[in-house]
Amino acid sequence: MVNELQNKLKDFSIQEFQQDLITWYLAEKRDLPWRKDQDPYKIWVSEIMLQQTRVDTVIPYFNAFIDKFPTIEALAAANEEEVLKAWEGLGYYSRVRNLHAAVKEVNESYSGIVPNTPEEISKLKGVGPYTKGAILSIAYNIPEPAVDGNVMRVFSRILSIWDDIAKPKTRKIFEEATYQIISKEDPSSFNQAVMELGALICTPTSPSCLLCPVREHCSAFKEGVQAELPIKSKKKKPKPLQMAAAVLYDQDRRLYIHKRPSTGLLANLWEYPNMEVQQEAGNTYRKQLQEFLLSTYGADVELLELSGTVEHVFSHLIWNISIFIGEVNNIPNDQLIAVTEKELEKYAFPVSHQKIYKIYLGSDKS
DNA sequence: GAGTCGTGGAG
DNA sequence: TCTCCAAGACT
Repeated sequence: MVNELQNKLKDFSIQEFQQDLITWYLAEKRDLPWRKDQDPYKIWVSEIMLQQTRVDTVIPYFNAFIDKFPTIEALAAANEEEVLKAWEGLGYYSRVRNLHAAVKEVNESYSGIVPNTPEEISKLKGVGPYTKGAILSIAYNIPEPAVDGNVMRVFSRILSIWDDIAKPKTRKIFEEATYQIISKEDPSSFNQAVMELGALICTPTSPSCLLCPVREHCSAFKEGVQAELPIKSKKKKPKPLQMAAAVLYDQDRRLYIHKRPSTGLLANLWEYPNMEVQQEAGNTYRKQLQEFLLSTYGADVELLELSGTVEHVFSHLIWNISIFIGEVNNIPNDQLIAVTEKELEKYAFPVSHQKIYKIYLGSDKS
């Protein structure tokens, strides 16, 4: 494997590639909020937010998050509820739970200074091989690879690497290549430049090779196979589940919500009580849900007929949720808490349950 | 290594 | 409408 890589790099002018790439980057880089300084904390937050998430989506979340938690100390001192609320709608919520825990760790064990060694930074929760390299290179200018999807796409084309980038072990090939090619003088600009190139020029479909600053160095462009790379195997389709959810209110117009478990899907977020229902004839979703609410929460309710449906698409699941509205006639157990409309603003909900609330607002409850 | 873990946008 | 995502990490 290493031999094969050395062979590819034999006729590759590393110095000229670095210069062409970094020169282009310094001239064309986007003005992004996490590029205003080199605060390791802000770099860290941005890298966590950017995992599997588009730049345009992250920008407003990043600005609001830094505004609310400007420093390590501020985030370390915050309670989990408001941190989760700041992440509401971003998805992959374990990211922020891990970030919060890791920031507390840095605050207590590293005097509030983000560590600058691969060994220490890798121990922090939520910091994997990519984020480790990104923080070390961007915040501390240390020549460590930061191999994400952009880097694998760009270098698969530059070096004509035909390994499947969907396979976890393939990342090591690109880390090894990056070690060889990365600029020792400006690793920060180099790593960001590769990702910027992947985002703006060397895109997944129809790359803009005629605008590419490093096309002279690109093996795939020379061979005319840039559209064939990278190789990426397909992932399986999400599995559909039929769900039913209830918006329960009482005489004071308070709503009854439930906190999800601290692990797994949508961990620690709040939701309207819901269940997976069986598609059996003779036992309606409404009936199944009503029995569930009584047995699980001790809630005595009479549900109205179907008020609407909400679809929630995850990476591996699809919830098809039927929405029912009803008034509670008693006091449920403490697995359900009653909140006013005003108090709802403090709790973080999945997007699907924000849609459920809107169906409640739009319904005629009388 | 394969499955788990969100969401909104683009083609 | 459907597919594929987008600066991955964890189990």
